[in-house]
Amino acid sequence: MTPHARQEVILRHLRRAGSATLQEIALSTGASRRTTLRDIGSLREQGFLIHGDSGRGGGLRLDPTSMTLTARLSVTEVFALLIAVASLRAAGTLPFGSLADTGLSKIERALAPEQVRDFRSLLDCLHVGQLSPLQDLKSVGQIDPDLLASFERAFLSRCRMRFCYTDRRGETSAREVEPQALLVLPPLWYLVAWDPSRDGFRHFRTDRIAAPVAVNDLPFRRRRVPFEKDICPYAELERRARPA
Amino acid sequence: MTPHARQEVILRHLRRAGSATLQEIALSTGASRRTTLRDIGSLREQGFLIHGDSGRGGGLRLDPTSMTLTARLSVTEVFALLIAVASLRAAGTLPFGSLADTGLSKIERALAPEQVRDFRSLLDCLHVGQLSPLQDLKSVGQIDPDLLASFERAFLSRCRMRFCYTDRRGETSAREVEPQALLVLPPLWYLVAWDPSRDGFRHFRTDRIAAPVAVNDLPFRRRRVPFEKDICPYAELERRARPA
DNA sequence: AAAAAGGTGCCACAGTTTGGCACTATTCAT
DNA sequence: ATGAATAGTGCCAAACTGTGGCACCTTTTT
Repeated sequence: MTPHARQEVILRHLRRAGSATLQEIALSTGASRRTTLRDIGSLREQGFLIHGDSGRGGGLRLDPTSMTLTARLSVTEVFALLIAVASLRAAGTLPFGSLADTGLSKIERALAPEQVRDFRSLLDCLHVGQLSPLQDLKSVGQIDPDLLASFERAFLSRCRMRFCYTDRRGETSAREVEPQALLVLPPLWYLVAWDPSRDGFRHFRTDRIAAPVAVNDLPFRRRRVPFEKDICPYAELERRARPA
Repeated sequence: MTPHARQEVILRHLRRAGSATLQEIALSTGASRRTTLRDIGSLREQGFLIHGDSGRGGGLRLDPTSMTLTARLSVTEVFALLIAVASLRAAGTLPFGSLADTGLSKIERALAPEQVRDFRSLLDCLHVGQLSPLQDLKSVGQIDPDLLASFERAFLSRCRMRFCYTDRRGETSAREVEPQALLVLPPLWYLVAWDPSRDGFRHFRTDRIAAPVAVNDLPFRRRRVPFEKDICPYAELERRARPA
């Protein structure tokens, strides 16, 4: 058994049992007393608060705040969770306040330094509005399952995104744009992108996007996205829905 | 540099560059060609899809679906994220469908077998309703930041929970109950618990709970929580708010 | 055919982990 | 007081593992 696996076993054992003696733990990992003690030391160095009680009836206890799970999530999944939390916070329907914040900052703390930059820029490109459920929007389609992943890849590596778009009038065209932001106005999501062929910003309703792919060729620069009402064609909708 | 750290560097490098030759990667980690190749092998064993192209102009590519971040989250944070995702799914305001599902199953896949049981039972005890924002509920307070952690500890280790509760009439009393479920009716959360001193189920509005702690002494058995309207005093509210 | 790339097997050396031992400090029961 | 049970430390030799170099194979492009 590798040291890392052994340490996971120790954490699980401590979490489950609440308190355990060194002997018990050593038995559960199959390692010697000495090695177990070294493992405990290593875990403490990693920031786990493990309290030791000497003497008869003593043992080791894992501080409740140190009980963690290690999750390996794809970037897209973290992104999706991020949107979930941000939406809830924006909607204000759940008393999430501090919870959501600790969640985000903890995720950030768990990432490698290089990943934090990506995380931040994804967070920055995400705009969540407060559109309540609208009665006059019956025809909300399914979002292409590849959309988030494509957007995130294109956005992070600053390469163009290509897809088929069906506009309001039902006309379909092939687009190749520079993705700049994601606008969430529940229940609709919009991709905000610079369209080079039209030399201007465009909003694309994500449920009208088909077959999105990130194109690796052409790197582009980020632009300041104007979120003024005259740029966002749906700001009016949002204003209408918001309780004055 | 430890093997694990080196492998992280390799993943970052591949994720960033899209494609890289063995030489480039070896240079970035400082290890030899042979060791790098061994690291790649190890990553593949861990489930990362790394594609290799022989020949001139070839190189190694990390499959986009394998781009992961490792996050170490406390159980409570995973629980909070879980509630966030479940709420969104229940509300149906976001076209989250498949996304939310993959998110949950991926979290589950990332957990150790023993942890999956806890994850499942937390998922099972979570009931999310569809209460829309109510105009007549102005006085929603803040939820005690320790509440989720205390509930989760008490629920998982089947021990009682103690707190101060201020009821509808403003009267405060000390309670000691067996937590059975968490009922989320946005924007309100309710703790559903068996109250031994009253020999029945009680619903506690979480924003009226103060100083929650898990009491380690008395283990109890889980009960089937009746979610019929005559048990839940707020079902009426929910019915009223739901669009008929 | 040659060059450039990934991939495998082998081996000796270097470095790390491991278990045992002796030891100290603390706590509790008798 | 004494002894037993517990956490914790220092040290060392043996066992194990990771590492880098080498020769060699396969595939692809020029």
